[in-house]
Amino acid sequence: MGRAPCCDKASVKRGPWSPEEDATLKDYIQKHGTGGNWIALPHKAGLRRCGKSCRLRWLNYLRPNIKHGDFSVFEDRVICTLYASMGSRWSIIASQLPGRTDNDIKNYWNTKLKKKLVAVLSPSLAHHQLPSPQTISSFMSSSLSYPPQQAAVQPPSAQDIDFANPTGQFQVNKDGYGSSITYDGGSSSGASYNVSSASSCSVANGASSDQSASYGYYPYQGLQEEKETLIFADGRWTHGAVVADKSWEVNFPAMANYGFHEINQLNSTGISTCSFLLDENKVGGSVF
DNA sequence: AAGTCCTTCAACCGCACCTGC
DNA sequence: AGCAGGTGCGGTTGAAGGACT
Repeated sequence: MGRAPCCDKASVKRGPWSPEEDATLKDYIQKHGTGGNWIALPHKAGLRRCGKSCRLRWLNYLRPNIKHGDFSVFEDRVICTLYASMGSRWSIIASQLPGRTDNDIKNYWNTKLKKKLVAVLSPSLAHHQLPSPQTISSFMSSSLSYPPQQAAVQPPSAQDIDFANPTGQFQVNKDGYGSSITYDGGSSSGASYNVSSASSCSVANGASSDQSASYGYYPYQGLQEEKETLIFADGRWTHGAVVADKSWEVNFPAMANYGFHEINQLNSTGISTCSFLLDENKVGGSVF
């Protein structure tokens, strides 16, 4: 005997969601949360839907900050890199692309990205053969040069960044292969500092050593456009109207495989420390 | 203009895993 | 330890719309 179905299929509605159903579900979750029980949620919300259907609709379409539309070249690379290393673990891949859902990425891979790769790899593949994760892995490491080659990075001098003036801007310029980070200390310093080919930037901002909060920022976490700006002002980092919080912290497993640059700043009354990590834990330069 | 084929993607299905009892 | 219910995940389906003939 198989297990009982999660809901009575005869009494629940199936198929596409209407705008009214969307509004009902969204309104209910925003007011009451999910309550940790998706099965009971549709009854409480007054929806004739299966709990699993509600969960899927919320996670894939209705929840805030969902990103729809074209995938960037950078996202392509993240997907290909992770697919090459772990296969079709869509939920894990999605966790590295904020705003994207596993369903989105799975659909994108199956309908577009896989074909793109087949086209690029076609000389080395038999007719209509799909690339294996191993093939993609080999391709990514040999041909695409991901991550970008490390550029020679000179550590900034104390004159480059005005640490006493917490109004500087870091501009992250995405190029599809990684990012460059430009720091503009503002008019008081009149200086700017450029880190070419950096692939990540993180900021630690603590009022005191035991209360410090760490904010990780990576190019694929929130940055959608070719050029966007992180601004530090009034003791906090913002990206557009969004104020940085702990959710910006990212643990990107693939990053551990590559050298990367990191800007790390500690703020007490003002920013006091800046260090660049050039290759995993190797500190390339620091200013105090 | 009409019919057919192709592509996309929201939604469903079934299974594995997790958790509480 | 074993069971049952809930959740999460990956594979698959099918409706809708666009492209092609």
